[in-house]
Amino acid sequence: MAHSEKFQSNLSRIIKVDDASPLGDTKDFRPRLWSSKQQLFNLLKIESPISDSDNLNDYQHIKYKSDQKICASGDMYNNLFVVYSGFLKTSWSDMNGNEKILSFPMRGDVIGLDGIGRNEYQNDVVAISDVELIIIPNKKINQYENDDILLQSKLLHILCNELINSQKIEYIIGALPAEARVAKFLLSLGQKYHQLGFSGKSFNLRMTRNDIGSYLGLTLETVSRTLSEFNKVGLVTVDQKYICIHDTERLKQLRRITPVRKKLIDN
Amino acid sequence: MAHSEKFQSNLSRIIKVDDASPLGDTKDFRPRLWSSKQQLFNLLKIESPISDSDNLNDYQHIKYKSDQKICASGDMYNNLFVVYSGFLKTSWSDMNGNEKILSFPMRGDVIGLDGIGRNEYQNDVVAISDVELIIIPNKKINQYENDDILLQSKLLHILCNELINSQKIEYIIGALPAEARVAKFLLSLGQKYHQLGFSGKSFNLRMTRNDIGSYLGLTLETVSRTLSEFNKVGLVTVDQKYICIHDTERLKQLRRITPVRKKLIDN
DNA sequence: CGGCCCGTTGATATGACTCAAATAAGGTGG
DNA sequence: CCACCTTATTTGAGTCATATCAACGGGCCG
Repeated sequence: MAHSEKFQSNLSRIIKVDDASPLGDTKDFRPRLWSSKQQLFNLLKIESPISDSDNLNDYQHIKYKSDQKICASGDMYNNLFVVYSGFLKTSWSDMNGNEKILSFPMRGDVIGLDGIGRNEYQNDVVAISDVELIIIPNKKINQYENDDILLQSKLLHILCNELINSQKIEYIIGALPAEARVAKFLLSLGQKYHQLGFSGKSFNLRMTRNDIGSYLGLTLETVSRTLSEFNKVGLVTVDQKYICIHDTERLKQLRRITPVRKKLIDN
Repeated sequence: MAHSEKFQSNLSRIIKVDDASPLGDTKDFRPRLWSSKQQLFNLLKIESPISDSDNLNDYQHIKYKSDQKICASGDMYNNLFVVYSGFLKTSWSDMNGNEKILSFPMRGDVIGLDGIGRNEYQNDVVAISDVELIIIPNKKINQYENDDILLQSKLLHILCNELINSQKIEYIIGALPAEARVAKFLLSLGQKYHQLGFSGKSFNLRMTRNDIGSYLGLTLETVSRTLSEFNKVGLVTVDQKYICIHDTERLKQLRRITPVRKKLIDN
């Protein structure tokens, strides 16, 4: 109950900022920037050279401010988005409004794939920083010519990897204790930053403890305590949003820290 | 530890039956039956009429006995399979061999989608009854002509729905108490049977309590106790593998049964 | 018959949640 | 720039749900 109320207030805070969706009504939207197909393919790591060398700026960008909603469950599926910059969160809510955070997209990630199956988005997507997205109109994905086939194929691969990732998270949530869940979360975040060219060892968390908890199936208090524990034993330096990973290997192996109590009793 | 050992013994029991995979070496495999494209499309609920009316029996069937392995993590991705009859389970194992059950495919379900992303299957698939599968060679999915486009499009939709389903399970495992998890499991199984033309109210569980527990992030004891509770309060009749759902609505709403203790203390 | 799973049930331990309070950080308006 | 309000975070104490450990019965198969 209290849990549910927190989510509600959180939701209303987000909604008040901007509820107008620019999707499907592009003439009202004044674009800031465009990307060429080549730039888009680089971002998505599609390796093939562009065939027609038509380096027109075909792909429109769109900017959102922090806390703005990009799309909501039930909205009609018109576009996919590729994150050009900034950070977001995606979530799914059941009929009672209980929210579960599903992912934290960042540069290079694709948003909106959940809309494909039923032509309606199933998840909510909210910016947690100022963001810039590249729009891929879904009609692009239904064309069967030239580079569009590469795009389709890549999207299929991305979707497949998203499924595998979600299944790993099923395992993490279902089978691992709190310490291991938080450890895996920090490691995967670090890895993502690393792939973007950062160190991967030290970074800032862009999301709240509450969102991390929802993502990992824990309460915010447990997340906070676990991070404090990591900090205390020197695995990780934690200072509010700032994270610095000191011992990647131990974090990877970790299931539970200091299983000392039982041993003390045994002695 | 004990958990891990159980899975290990379970695994070895499965492996001993038949470890030879007929994939990629079709000339050694003596087919039992073939399906036409029309039959396959019916099974997958692809609605369009077949264009060329080539009702050749293009699609090979393959049979497995209970406990046989269909494919394993790391195997090369050559085929998708559509379940023609029987029941299976899919699972993912981490580097320490801890197994997490991911799904229980049955008639009409597609197996092997996890191989698309990296050209290697990521999950293990095992028959939990005698099964008959229809083979879709993955080269079919890379062709861009006629009905194959319909097939591709359908597979994209199926993959998308699998992702959404996995995310729902993330929520179920991460946020709901044991009673609600088991309730949702029974309901979703019932719904699947219903879609196949059965009542959906009464059916047999094909999987063990251990597998249900792994699927839901619970121990087998908790699953057993929860089912016994449901039986006791009359929500569901449970007799070993046999299930009969009496009150679908209460099962849907249920988060926890008999929250009586707190109230008694309050009075 | 004997061994092996599978399932049930009970007793106990414990990890994570709940509730609560205090502190810190961030944004807003005067 | 400061005061104020809101939200985020930390930490503690107590409780509860589920895991763990253990014993037993039943069905199946060699």
